[in-house]
Amino acid sequence: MATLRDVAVAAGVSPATASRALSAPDTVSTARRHRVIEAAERLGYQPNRSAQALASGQSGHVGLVLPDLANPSFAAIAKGVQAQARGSRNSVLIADTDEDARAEREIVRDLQANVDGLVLCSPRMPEEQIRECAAAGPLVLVNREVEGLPSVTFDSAAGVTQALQHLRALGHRHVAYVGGPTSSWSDAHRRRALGSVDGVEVTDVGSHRPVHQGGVAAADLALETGATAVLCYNDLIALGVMSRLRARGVTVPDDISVVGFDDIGAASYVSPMLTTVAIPLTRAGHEATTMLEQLRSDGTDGHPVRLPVELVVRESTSPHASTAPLT
Amino acid sequence: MATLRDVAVAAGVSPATASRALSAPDTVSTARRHRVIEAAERLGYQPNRSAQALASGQSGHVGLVLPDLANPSFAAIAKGVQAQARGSRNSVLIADTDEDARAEREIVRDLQANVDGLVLCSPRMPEEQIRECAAAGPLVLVNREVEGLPSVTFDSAAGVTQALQHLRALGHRHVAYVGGPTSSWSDAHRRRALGSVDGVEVTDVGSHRPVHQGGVAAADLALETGATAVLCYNDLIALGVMSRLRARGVTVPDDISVVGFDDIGAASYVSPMLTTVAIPLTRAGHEATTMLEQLRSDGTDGHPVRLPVELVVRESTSPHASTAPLT
DNA sequence: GAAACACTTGAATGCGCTTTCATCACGTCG
DNA sequence: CGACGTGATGAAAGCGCATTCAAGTGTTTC
Repeated sequence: MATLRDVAVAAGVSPATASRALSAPDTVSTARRHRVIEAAERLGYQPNRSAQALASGQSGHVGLVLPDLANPSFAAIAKGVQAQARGSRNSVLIADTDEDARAEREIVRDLQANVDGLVLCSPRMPEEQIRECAAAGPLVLVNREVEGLPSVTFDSAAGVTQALQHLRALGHRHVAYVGGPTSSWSDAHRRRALGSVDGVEVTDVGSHRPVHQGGVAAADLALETGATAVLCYNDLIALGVMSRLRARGVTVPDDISVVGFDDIGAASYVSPMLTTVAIPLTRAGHEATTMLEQLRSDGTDGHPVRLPVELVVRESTSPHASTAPLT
Repeated sequence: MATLRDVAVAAGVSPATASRALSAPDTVSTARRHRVIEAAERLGYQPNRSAQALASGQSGHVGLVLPDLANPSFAAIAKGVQAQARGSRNSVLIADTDEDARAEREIVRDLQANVDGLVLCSPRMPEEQIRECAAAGPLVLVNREVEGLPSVTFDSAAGVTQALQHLRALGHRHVAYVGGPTSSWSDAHRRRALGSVDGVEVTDVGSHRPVHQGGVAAADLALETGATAVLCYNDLIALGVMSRLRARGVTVPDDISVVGFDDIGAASYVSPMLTTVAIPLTRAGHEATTMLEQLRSDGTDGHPVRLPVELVVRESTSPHASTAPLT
């Protein structure tokens, strides 16, 4: 593998000049720059990142920590981070904590020592630990806010409001809310908006695991409240709720309307297609990475960014007490 | 940030000994080793990976290249790679090629210069280019075979056979096959098994994009063949087929049975739940990474591994001409 | 009791690159 | 015409670590 020194020799310049020609082109005379670039291409020169990192103190890596890669939502964020990072010629080191809070702290510490910055997506890490991490290096939070730290979140309170308004417009007056993990920032954030719409009473049916099975279990509770619509912490839960309702002979949306959160792919694959609040996951990845880069260059404290969400109305919601099937 | 030198000073030993105490513990006397380890912990020492990489020639990174992180199947593979890599104290550099074949070659080259080995998941890269990559460094293929190169694939031909046998057992004699991208290895591999079950005639209805919409489009073609069951290249297509069938008033599984491939989450969330061939994606990630590590240590040529698949029978398949609804 | 050996240790070297710093060649200005 | 900035260049000094090599210590063997 060709080294920078080889390139320099081939171009008849010093290694210093070769280095400059490649990484700070305008500090080198045009003629030499061309000679160097040509030589680099001819030799198939690929800079050694480790050496660059060691010498410059910049690894060229951005770290990404998330709870579960197999979860489509997190994967979407990863995609955004990845795309944006490549755009600025960085690569991304990914760490799946496997929902293991214990290991998480260590993983972050490990990663943080070897990246230029970290995108942290950790719904459950204690706030105090997050602050520790932030002190150890540039870091931006995704889908979570901590006072004073840069973050990109979703305005899901607005999403809740939109969903509630939509349901009210359809004549619903009583809605059940199937919550997610109590310890999660976003659940707390959503709950705060539950009372935001006049004329709609919301009954909280408690916290549930944000998976299909969680929704299955919650469906009966929701039914018991007598609500005519149910708003769920996420689509997986909503899908579970719908499964269970169907199994109990309750028709969606005729008997009861269901609204989810996230707009995962499956929301459009089921029947009835799920009405849900779409959140710009991939964009959040972009945004977070951009913010990280600014953090490192400007040194400015990144201010929290809250991305807009959008209610996507499909088939799982219909007017209350309607007798006509949707299809 | 504490360096190894700091640790050495704190422990009263030379940097060389400190280095050994940490990375080759049994070459250092017990007493000193403890002193070093204690000092390292006290100072919060974190080795500088770049320096280690530069000095040892081993980056401690494994590269992972895949077409689309947002695709749950690839994300599952990534999860496996990640888990296995962490187990051996490696980290994974991830690159999403965004289905862009053009960029792919360059991305791989870039990555390959800076990792110890590469897990490559590229259904469409020309075989010749793959060989080039393999020549440039340790590499294992996932979900694709190239003569002479290490790979981990799925025995999806066996999956096709299982599915066909299942359908025959239910009385189906005529099955439509909705194919995936022609250029993909796995589609070719599956097609070869289409004639493997006596008594079942398979009509190929052509290649389709491996997405929901692709299935929607294919459903009408499948129906036209008069087949009583349809086997799909993947679950996304199968889900699309089911959507379209429902829209046309055809009931699954009473009028027609549907089988998918992959067992993505959504397969269990829809109604009827999809009968599908489950493939061990995450395990493939494990396996590939393990193979990569062996490649590097033993230097042995890894032989191709073909992982078993399993037909998961759910609700989308039922006896032909049955008049009783499944539920 | 000396020679041979195994085992630990530290000094020194270099991985490939970036980044001062000093040098040199030019053009500019007083 | 000399003093002085300006921009381009190369020599050299590390970045933090692994690793080679020689030296030192203690143990075994004949």
